[in-house]
Amino acid sequence: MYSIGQVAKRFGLSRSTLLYYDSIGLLKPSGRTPSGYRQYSEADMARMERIAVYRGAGLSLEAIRDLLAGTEGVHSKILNARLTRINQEIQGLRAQQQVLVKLLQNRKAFRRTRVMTKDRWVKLLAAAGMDEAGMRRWHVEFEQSAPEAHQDFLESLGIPAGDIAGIRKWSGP
Amino acid sequence: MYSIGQVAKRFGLSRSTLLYYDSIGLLKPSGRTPSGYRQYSEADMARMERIAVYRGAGLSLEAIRDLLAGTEGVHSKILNARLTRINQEIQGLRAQQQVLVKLLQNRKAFRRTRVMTKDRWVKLLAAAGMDEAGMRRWHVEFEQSAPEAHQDFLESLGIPAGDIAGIRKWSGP
DNA sequence: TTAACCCTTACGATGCGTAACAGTTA
DNA sequence: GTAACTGTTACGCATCGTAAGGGTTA
Repeated sequence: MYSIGQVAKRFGLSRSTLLYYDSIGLLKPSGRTPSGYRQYSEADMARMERIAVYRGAGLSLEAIRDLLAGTEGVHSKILNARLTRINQEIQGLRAQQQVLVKLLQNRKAFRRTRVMTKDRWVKLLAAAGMDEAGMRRWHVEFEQSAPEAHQDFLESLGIPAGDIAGIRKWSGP
Repeated sequence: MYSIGQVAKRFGLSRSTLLYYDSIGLLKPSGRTPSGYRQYSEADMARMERIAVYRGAGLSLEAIRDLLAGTEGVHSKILNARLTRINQEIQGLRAQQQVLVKLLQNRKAFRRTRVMTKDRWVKLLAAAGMDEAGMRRWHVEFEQSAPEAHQDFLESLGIPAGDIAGIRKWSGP
């Protein structure tokens, strides 16, 4: 049996986090001492362990509750939904990057920029000795083996949606 | 002069958003009709325009208020801080992706995964005809021309921090 | 009269952090 | 007795969405 402080320490959480988990029914200690202190059993610790992992994947507490209660089928459904959501969020953040880069018409900081563009990318590949034909083969292979990742990658370079569609079509067999 | 509904429509916002902006002093309509209806002037619209752009960069309303009030110096400082933050957020999301991919040891969905890994990336380049030496030149050029973007890219492939340091050192002149 | 506006005020949602005040344990 | 722990309750945070209940305009 563990006290709330011990659990908090073990998982690197604060006491109030555990109080909150208790209050919403996500993790209720299986016992109390005569004086009312929360007592967490080994089973509670195991549950907390899973909660920590899922939080590390950015899942909401509600989703975690479903996962801990749900059957097999629900499992991968929820996790895949989160993956989809993450991709959307990353795309949103990249769009924000582009906005900021435009606002900061700060050419001198160009080299320091973390933002990759199509031109810079093409230059890199060219510098490495890749020619037109090679780039074509690269796109074709990318499209074949991982079409969605290909889409993501092109978006990350800030290429407009219409152009992306063109490139992907051109990458067909 | 524009009513709150007209402003909302023009910027694709809800009425309550404008009410909120008014309540926190971010965008106060410069007039009211005798019956108390808010009246937004052209100047208000211009201010709203800037707010919309900054929101598109993901800036907090507080940061936007500083930007609209601040001097030149503050400007790029705030925007750069946001860029830094975006990079952190993206890295966090990528870490979550990796966690999810591990949870979903779902090999059959491998090809459909949007998550790129080092192995798959190397295969792509190889398929495009790039050899060892080319890849070396590519890394060197990447490191030279955009060191931070290089770091980001390697992180996006889920390569451990230690290995990244090694690769970047190896990419030196 | 009716529809489509507008007003103010307040509560909800997310995931806790931070008191405030009091009892318990070592 | 004192320090370190624990309890409960409630408010705060960011950014609005969603009523609720009622005037205004065309």
